[in-house]
Amino acid sequence: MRLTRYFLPVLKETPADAQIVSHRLMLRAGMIRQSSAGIYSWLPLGYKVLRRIEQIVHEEQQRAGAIPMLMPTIQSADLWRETGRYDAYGPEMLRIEDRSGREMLYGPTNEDMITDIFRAYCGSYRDVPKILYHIQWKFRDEVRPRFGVMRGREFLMKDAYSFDLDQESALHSYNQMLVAYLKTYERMGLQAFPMRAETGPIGGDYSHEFLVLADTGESEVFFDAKCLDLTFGDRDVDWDDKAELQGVYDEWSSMYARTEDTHDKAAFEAEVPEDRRRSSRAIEVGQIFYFGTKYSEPMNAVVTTPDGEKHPVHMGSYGVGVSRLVGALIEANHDENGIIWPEEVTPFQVGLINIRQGDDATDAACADLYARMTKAGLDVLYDDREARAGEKFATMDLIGIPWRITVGPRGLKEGKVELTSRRTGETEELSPEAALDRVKQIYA
RNA sequence: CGGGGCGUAGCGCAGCCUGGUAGCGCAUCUGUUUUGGGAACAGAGGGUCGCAAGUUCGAAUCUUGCCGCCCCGACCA
Repeated sequence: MRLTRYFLPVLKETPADAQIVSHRLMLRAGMIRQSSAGIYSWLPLGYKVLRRIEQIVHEEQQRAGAIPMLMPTIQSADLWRETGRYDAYGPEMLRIEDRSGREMLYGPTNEDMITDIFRAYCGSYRDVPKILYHIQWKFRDEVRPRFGVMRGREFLMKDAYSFDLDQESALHSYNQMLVAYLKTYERMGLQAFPMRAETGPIGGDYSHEFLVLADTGESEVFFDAKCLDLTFGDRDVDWDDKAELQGVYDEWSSMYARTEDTHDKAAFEAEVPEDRRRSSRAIEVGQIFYFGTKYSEPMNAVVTTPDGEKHPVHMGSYGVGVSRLVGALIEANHDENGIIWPEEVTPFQVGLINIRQGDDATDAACADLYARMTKAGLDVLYDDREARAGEKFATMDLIGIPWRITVGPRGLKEGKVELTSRRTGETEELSPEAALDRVKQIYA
């Protein structure tokens, strides 16, 4: 993409309303525009990041065996009456009437609807286990939206729902999602730790929240410092192997890690040696629940067992805050000059800076390199503005492109361009060909 | 929803106390000179001063009501 043809409204000054760094940087980098409290337009750059995160979530969900689908944002109140949640949910739920006066709502979550879908088609033990998911916009009329997309009223969420014959099988589904989440967050370069959590209004009795440590987080967490050493890495799991997944679960849940809601000071001090006790602020980026038959019972979502009995299915739900992750990623990856995207989610893979726009040789070298990078399948942002070098560097730093190739007449005399890492600032002088190869290798 | 604050050009702000018909910086546009880390000069465009009512000869400024937004707290992906 040539910058002169793109839509990238970067701001030099910080909008006064933005309090936390991710919100400020998202506004300054032209990623979002506030439309009203807690509701944002995703401008092209922000939308690109959002889609990349979404893509990773899709891939890891499907790798774990979850099946993608899409449910509507608008739901009928009737379904919610069946579970009693229409009255229970409170003013957080946006209630709407259609032209005939039917009561509708903008979905804050989808347990009721997915249970309705499941019960309509699945009645046999042969139909389970199943995990269905979608990535869809939700609306929760928060008392106090804040922090940009970190606590919006409208937000994009991946929500998965599992259906199993019994609790044992359901807990395997739970473990599948837990492992999928470990992989998902790690792929984004985020260290998110599952911590024992309250179940909240969605209900149930088995739940973990995934938290990313950050000073601006809204939760307080308490954990054993050894948690920080755990990584999932590239290990290959057999998703059907219950013992193996249980092993992963045990590995992650064996150490003390809790949110303030479930924190138990006595247990913390008993289980964790003093020098390893940590507390921190953290951002919740996902939550998984097992809630048994909470919805299947009132909604009569039953399956027939091999011996002819009917049992309500055991369910779980599994959320990832996709839009919130954009903010969380920035909280975790920035410096005083702007965002520093991890390669996995960056909106553009490499920036190309023409340091002397209008100089024939430089223009030609840039055009050539741009064409070759694009042909190689790289997503390039070519800053071809007639601007000073400093402004181009500052823009590229602000929007956080992890790698940058700088082309100028001085280097070209020696046949060199510069390849710079946004994260380390390290710069190498290379031939254009070598720079291209390096970038290809980075993203291979 | 309780407490606090703010609405003046795309963004950041001054002007309000003490009423006299709107200004600064950045951004934008034009021109010239520049160009290796956010350029300089000259010129230009852009505002129903959140909305409504009131007081007044006259309201961005004073009064009342409403709306919107932000922050702190109680709640949540």
